[in-house]
Amino acid sequence: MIRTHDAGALRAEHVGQSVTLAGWVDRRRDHGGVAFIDLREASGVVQVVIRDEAIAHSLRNEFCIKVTGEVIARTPENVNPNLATGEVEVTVTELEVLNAAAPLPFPVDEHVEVGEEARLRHRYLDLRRPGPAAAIRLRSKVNKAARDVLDRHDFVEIETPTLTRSTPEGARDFVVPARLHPGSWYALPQSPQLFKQLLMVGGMERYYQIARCYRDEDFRADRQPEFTQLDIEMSFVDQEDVIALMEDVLAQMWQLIGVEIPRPIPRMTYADAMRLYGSDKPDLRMGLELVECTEYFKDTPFRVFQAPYVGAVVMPGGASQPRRQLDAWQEWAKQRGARGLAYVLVQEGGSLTGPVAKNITEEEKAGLAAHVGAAPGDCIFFGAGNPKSSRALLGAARLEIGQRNGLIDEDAFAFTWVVDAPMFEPADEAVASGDVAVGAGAWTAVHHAFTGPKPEFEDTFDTDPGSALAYAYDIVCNGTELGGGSIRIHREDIQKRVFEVMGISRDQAEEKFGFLLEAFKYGAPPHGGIAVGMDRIVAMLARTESIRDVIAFPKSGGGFDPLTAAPAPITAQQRKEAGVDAVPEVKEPAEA
RNA sequence: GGCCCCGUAGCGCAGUUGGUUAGCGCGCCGCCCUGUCACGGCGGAGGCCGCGGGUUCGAGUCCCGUCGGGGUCGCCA
Repeated sequence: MIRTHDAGALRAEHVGQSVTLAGWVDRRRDHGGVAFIDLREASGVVQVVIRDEAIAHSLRNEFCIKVTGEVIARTPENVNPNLATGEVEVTVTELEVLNAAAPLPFPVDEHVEVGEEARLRHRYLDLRRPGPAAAIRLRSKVNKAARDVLDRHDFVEIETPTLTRSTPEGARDFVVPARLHPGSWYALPQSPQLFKQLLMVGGMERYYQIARCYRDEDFRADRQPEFTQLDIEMSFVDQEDVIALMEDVLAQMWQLIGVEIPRPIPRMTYADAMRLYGSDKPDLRMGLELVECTEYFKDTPFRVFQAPYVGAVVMPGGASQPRRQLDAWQEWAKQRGARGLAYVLVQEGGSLTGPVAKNITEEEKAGLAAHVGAAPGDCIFFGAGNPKSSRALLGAARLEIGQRNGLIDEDAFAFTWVVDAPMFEPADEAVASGDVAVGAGAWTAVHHAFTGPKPEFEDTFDTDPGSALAYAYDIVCNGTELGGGSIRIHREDIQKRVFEVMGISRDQAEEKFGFLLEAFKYGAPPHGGIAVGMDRIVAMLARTESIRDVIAFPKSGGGFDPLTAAPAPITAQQRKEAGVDAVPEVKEPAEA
């Protein structure tokens, strides 16, 4: 090593020692005659004193330097309590500039706010700053925490291909031309789903991988085209085993930030989550549950409430909102594709006002506040129509209210398992909500086609698809889905019946994942697993809004890498070799 | 793909009702400074106001388009 000591580790006990340090000029204070340099490296910062003006004068921020000198104690009035190394300093006897630095595109300074675009374009400079560096270092610790737990449970870490076949998961694939097979393409995996199931058939029994996954979809703050999952699969297990293991992993991860996750993590059925929170990933850092009003308004003269579902959510103190703000709520709802957001204001005297109040009966008015749990001064928002979309709207309103009213405890971590999701949803509903139905049937899988039915629905899931519950579980924290998994189908006969419900023909199934179906013929063990999003988990642990902060080199909008400027055009020669423009031989039309 | 917000010096921002020479802080360059620690002082350089069009006597400012960024809905089992 060029250095003898870590700069950030120097303490009073090192006084008198001669040390050699190497790092960067974090800051310089040149008094002409004596100059102070804050030397920064991975371990921290220490003050270096230079008494040779000729040397000090030419130094600039972010020069990479090597210094040799003596550790001396600072006089009491010169001690800097803000610095871990503040009791000592190093007087330089020798200084070598290992590499000068050009003027910086932005200050490498934790006190200066820098735009994300500039930071990402020079991410290597951004990472010299304490905040960004800490996030990446935390991520490494989170990975290790997971590996430690899984290693204790005798898991095998196995890598699966990133050049693979397009799989039937929901998202768009990234594709890679195959030079040796012009016109044919690899796909980058959306997840290692199929491979991990094959590993179970292969008798590995306990697999895990910190796996990169690729999905060619549009962006969000918590989404990147490539992201990382902690992917787990186990044989001979049921739901309880997977959940218990995952709780172990999560507990170990959260311990890194000194948070003890209360265990067991509570569970909620999918039905309850939808009914009470209008979401399959409820934010349980606050109450404010939705209230069913369908029955309450069953004889209402108000046409809007003559609907298959009527629900309400209360905004505490919302009755005093000015008209302008209530109008803004209508806009807010419209932006979500709703017609509007009906409301009733509960005045201080208990009387109900607002447009809706005029349309409902005296009797309905009389009991309404009590039914929805509203107090004088509150505002009641209503959603009416089909249950799914109405609940979604109310659920979104609930979160919006929580945010505006400051009801959310920002320091809390509210975990829950959401279990007992339906296996299928009607395909027309999926189509209506913009989903592309997988298969041509009347039903489409809520999770994926390999998720098994809960044992009690094994016989009936195909005769009554609407009521069948999936053997699946999602882990949710603070309104974010961290991940999910299921007990898989391992029997060919059940798998065939699932495909039938979904309207996937034998040929289509064969074409898409025949290799998996074949594997299941050879004594496939019962198995199940889970995958959690590491980017979201680390972002949560780092208490940052965006997963970009916990990815070393993230992409910006449109999948653009601000640092390398990828994606970029390729040469005509590359095109030719890659076979991008090869026209496939016409055999039969590819399936939909 | 829809909607909202933002593009002004290397960085972070201000810029009035459309008005004459576009400012501030940090950074940068030069000089000075022997105990600072987000050191300090003096001086200086640095602008296609994202880009293209339009309105106007006059546009950083208003209008249209476009590009880039962020958010959101769609989409993401």
